[in-house]
Amino acid sequence: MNTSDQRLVKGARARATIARHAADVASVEGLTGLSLGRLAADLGLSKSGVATLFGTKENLQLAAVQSARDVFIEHVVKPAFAEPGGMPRLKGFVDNWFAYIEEPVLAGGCFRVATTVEFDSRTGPVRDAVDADRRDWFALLEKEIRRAQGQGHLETRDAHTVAFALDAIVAAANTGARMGDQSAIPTARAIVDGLLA
Amino acid sequence: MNTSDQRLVKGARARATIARHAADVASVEGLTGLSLGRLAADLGLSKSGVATLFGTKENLQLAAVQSARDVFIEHVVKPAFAEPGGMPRLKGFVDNWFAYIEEPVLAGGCFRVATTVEFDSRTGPVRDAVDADRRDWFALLEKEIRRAQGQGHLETRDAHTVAFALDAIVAAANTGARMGDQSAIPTARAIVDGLLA
DNA sequence: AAACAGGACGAACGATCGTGCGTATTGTTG
DNA sequence: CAACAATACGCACGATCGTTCGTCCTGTTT
Repeated sequence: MNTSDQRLVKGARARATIARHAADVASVEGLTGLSLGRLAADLGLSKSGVATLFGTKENLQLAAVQSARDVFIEHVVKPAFAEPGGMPRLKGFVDNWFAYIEEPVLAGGCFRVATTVEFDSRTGPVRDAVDADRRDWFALLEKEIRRAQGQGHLETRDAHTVAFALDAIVAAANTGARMGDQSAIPTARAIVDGLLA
Repeated sequence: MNTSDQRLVKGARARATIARHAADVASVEGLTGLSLGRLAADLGLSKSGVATLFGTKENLQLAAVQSARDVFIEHVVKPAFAEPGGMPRLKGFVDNWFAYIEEPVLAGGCFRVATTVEFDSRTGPVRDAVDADRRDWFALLEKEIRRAQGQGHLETRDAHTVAFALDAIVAAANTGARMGDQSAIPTARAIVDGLLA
């Protein structure tokens, strides 16, 4: 590895560190609540240094969305690919998702729930990025649901409907739990178990 | 009615007008996105005039929560009380709620969905007010679910679980529809019909 | 060795924010 | 009539925001 790579990596790693922290902050304060100064202070950097790396606040928001997406894939999606496709992997998604909500990796819980609701009435690139992430997640869910149907499960139900219901219940579990409802996650687990039975 | 009442009414009506517009704005931009200057400009008032009526931004946020709550009661809860208690009234809630989401009264759709997610990781009086509104709504739902159970419906299910599922599905319908998913509301309707059958 | 590019910084900008002060207005109450 | 409380306003404040500019440092390329 030559020193050129090290320098490039240094910049890229600074970006990744900031974006990751931005995802953390945004999961609590929202993507709109992000500020360059706050992030710089948290990480011991200068405001203009952060601004140099991302150019605009919008770029920082987009980087936060991407970083949170990576975290979700790492903790929820990837481990489930150890399971065979279809119902086992689908249950892996759900189990990992519940774990991701119960022991939050990001300070504010599920980033997608927070930012989707925050941007569902807006326009622009950030909303589009949030929307794309949401679509990808639904597509992933529906794909495994259809595989499960090919294996003889859930045959009476429409795949999109099952995905919609799963997403709705887990999202509500995230919000309910964060609002202090101790029964939210067990209740949601029971409902999801019934859905997948 | 004497002139004293008129004056008092005038102040109260100004508050109500501002709070109602604040609920409208907050349904899109969030309660944190509210600003005294923005509201004043929208309504042709001075920023300090608005500040005088509410004192602090936090009071304005609390007034917005209360106003949005009133709107929800007016459009969703009250009309359903024309139906007899139990299953008919429960279905009234759901039908009115779907209508409230499909043809939004507030610009950003369901205020409770937006603000609950926005404040679910925070502390303070605004979060407490949002939480109280959420609890009240769940209590209202569960009360009619239990009545319906007394009438022979939904007997195999826990009342809290049914309320949780109903809230989750309709909330997801609100978010999905606002994200451009045309199938969100029909899909949610089908799921809810299945839940209440 | 010289020219270059990217990272990081301090400083400053215009804008907007919430808030407080002083004041004029208005209708009520002593 | 005088004292009063509630609006409503203009104005200014300190703070924070995103963004831009100039500069220094460092490692790469010619």
